[in-house]
Amino acid sequence: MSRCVLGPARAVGTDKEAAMSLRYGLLGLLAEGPASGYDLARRFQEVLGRIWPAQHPKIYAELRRLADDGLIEVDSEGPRRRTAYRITESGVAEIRRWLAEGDVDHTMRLQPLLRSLFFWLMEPDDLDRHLRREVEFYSGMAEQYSAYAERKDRGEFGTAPPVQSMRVTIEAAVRLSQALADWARWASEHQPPAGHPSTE
Amino acid sequence: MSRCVLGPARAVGTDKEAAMSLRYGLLGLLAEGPASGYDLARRFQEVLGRIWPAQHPKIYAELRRLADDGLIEVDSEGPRRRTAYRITESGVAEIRRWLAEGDVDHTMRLQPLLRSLFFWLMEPDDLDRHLRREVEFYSGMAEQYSAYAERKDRGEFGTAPPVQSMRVTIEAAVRLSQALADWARWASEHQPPAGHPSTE
DNA sequence: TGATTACATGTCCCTAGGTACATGTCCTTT
DNA sequence: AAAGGACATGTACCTAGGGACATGTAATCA
Repeated sequence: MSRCVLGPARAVGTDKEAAMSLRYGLLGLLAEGPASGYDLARRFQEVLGRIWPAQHPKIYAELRRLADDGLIEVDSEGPRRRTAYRITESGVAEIRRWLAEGDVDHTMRLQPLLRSLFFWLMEPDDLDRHLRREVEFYSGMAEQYSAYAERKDRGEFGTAPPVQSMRVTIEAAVRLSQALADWARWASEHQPPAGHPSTE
Repeated sequence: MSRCVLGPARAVGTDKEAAMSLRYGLLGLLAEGPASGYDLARRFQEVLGRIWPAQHPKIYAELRRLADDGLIEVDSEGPRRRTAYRITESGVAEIRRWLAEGDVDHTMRLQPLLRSLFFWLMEPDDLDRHLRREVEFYSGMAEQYSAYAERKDRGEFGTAPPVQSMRVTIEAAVRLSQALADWARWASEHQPPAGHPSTE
């Protein structure tokens, strides 16, 4: 995980492990029940669309690789050129292993962070607009999750496993989004006072 | 921003804009005052180290590119082979423009999300360990920011501009981390009840 | 029945980012 | 004065991911 960061080389073994996020993302969704590439792309889009774009080319490619590795297998060659995959036992074992395994990589993308980091460089009006949008964004995310939970409850996603715990997951997501929205709201109420350094 | 996501092509112009995060990150830090590549790598590491690894090869490369574009210039060819850069006026204008500009790309990395998304697949023990670590992680982040704020107050980072608003920025970061830690704590107290689907 | 549109899967290329490894410089210690 | 290490900057490569573009299939509708 992230070598090459300051200072002389520390003794470490090449990891190769970790990452492969998409691979495990697909595996996890398939653990809920069989689905086709298109289904998966849609599910990703619905649940994570705002924070993670599902790119179908990658999804189809990864599905084939997963099948080659025997972690998933063809469930049905439905009509309309729609191939559904089903997770295999070794697939379930693999994702369990991955979930249990070591550390989470908390690396984030820089771009969203920078706006917050550079509050002090922004014109008050821009900052205001920015924070208002953040509030909207995260509130919207909370709603999106709630909506998904409802659809799930109505059984719209077919033969999912007993979803008691899935509910908790989604409630957690809703709460997280709300926390973020609250934060943005706080920030917008505590904007730095005028007198920020201008271009001089 | 994220094309290639489901459905037929929507009419959009190639962006080219956006991204370039590192570029603007460096520009923003240089707006606080002159610094060398090494300084910048250290600053990144100290403030964002836990969530964004500063990679010096990229930093040095980007600095040269910024200099070529006239957004920064050499401040002093200090001893010890230490070249400090200073932001130019067009540099300040550029980062202001970028900050004011349109939408933030909220794309995140998948890996950290997946663990939360797949709560329901985890063995209770693993989930417990995982959430405990999350709490530690975000609490640690909050402390890291506070520490940075203190050092900043003691003027350890040289000739920063009047830092009134910078303080607010850091307080915001601390609060954000705390919100995340709170969330993780909540989640660990509301773990899904036993009976999760086993391998069958 | 021909056109249009949503569904479904794919190829290909490019860039940002991650990492190993090379190198030079100055200070401290023996 | 030789040696070890923190400081400082770089080269080179490789992979994951982002996005343009191609293609085929079924349903709808004018």
